[in-house]
Amino acid sequence: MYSFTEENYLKAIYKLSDNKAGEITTNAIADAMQTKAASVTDMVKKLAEKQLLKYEKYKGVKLSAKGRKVAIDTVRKHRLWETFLHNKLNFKWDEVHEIAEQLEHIQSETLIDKLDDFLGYPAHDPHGDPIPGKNGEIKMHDVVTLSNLKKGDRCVVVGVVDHRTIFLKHLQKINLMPGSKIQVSTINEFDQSHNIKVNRNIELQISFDVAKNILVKIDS
Amino acid sequence: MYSFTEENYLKAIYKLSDNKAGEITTNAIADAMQTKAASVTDMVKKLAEKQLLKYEKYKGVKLSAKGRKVAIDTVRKHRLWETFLHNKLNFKWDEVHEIAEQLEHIQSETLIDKLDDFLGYPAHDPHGDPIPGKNGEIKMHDVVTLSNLKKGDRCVVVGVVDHRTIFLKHLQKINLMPGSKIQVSTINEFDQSHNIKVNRNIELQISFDVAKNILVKIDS
DNA sequence: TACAATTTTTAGACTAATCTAAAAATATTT
DNA sequence: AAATATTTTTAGATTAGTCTAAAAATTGTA
Repeated sequence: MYSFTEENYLKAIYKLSDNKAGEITTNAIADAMQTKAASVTDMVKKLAEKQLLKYEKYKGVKLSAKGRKVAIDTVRKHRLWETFLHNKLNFKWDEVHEIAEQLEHIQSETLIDKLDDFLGYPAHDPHGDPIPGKNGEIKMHDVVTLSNLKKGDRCVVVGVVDHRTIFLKHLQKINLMPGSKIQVSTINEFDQSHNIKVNRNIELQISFDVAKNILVKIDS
Repeated sequence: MYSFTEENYLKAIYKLSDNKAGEITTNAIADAMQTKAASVTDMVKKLAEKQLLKYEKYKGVKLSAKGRKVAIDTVRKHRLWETFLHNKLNFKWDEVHEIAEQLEHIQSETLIDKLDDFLGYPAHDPHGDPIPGKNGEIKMHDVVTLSNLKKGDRCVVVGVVDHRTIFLKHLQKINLMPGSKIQVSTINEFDQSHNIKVNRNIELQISFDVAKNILVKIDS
């Protein structure tokens, strides 16, 4: 239906729309896609012709309902495949992204439905990101970053803000990942570093930079 | 490493080499790839430059060891994915081919190794075709077509000669597939149709055309 | 062996996606 | 508001893969 490249552009634009409101600029897209502005202009014209987005010269773009659906479907496929790679094939959570970037473009609705069923209709991928449903609905769970908690608070890790491999590998190293239960022991005033207790037994000190990038659900 | 298209050409040439000895002609490749002879000439030149095959103008092509390895790896990936789709996602055996045609081009050696492990190192795909090993070795099991048996012989279905959907669907309909145990009851002299007993209880009559296209292992 | 038929290759053109370099529009600064 | 800087678009070229139509080579046949 849509090419590999078209799906990738739509996904990138969708992710940019999520952060900022309003129109998405050509340069922002070029940056996200690791390509040149001229290439973006060309592709954006093509996508506008196919009614996947609204484009006005020098004014940026905005996804149409149709374009957003394609983007969300691509995200759904990506996150289901990541879950498969992690839960069934035992890939570490920092290894799944690149392969899922390829798998997300496989064309078959039945395949994705059956994969979803095989995985037991998971709500979140290995990074804690929500997996959109078949109809495009996304259940955001209500989360805060670990850096928002106060001394004594209990929580469970559900995801990350920074998705870069270097950060994921770091969490892997200190054994902190989705599902880990945390209690904040102390917050050091000097550098805002946190002393935390993981899974009721391991004491750990993490920098403010790390705390800011961990998403948690407050244990109630 | 190699493009989608390059892998498909190498696989097609490999399959043609399997049947006939000697050089593979341009038209035969065009036919197998559903494309034009001119396109084949172009691609074959490119593959020859990359040392994936030997090409002499007007003389046809022959895979190099390197080219054959790429082709066999592609076949291995195809058949492992078919097995996954059939065994884990419950696709019927006539539905797996098209999706596997896409999945076979996903680039990741680790992925295939882990998939192989997840599936329990299967020796054959859902159609009974052997799955090449990591090093390219193919264990042919020693089979004959059902039409070669004599009255009273017992055997187990292990595969098919004709891989077209129309044939696979027919076998599905009469409930005859890999693993089915067969005993030949009668061979009708008039049209060579076979009366067989399946799994020790179901009596079935199949045409010579069907018997010729079923691969079996003799029960000893 | 020469003519015809078939196969294969070449030449030139097309599409999708990309790029560089230059031009045009918009935004910022003084 | 004019000058400068930045962003975006256009123009023209490139690459991978494909095509049609014509030319060249090979094969088959009389």
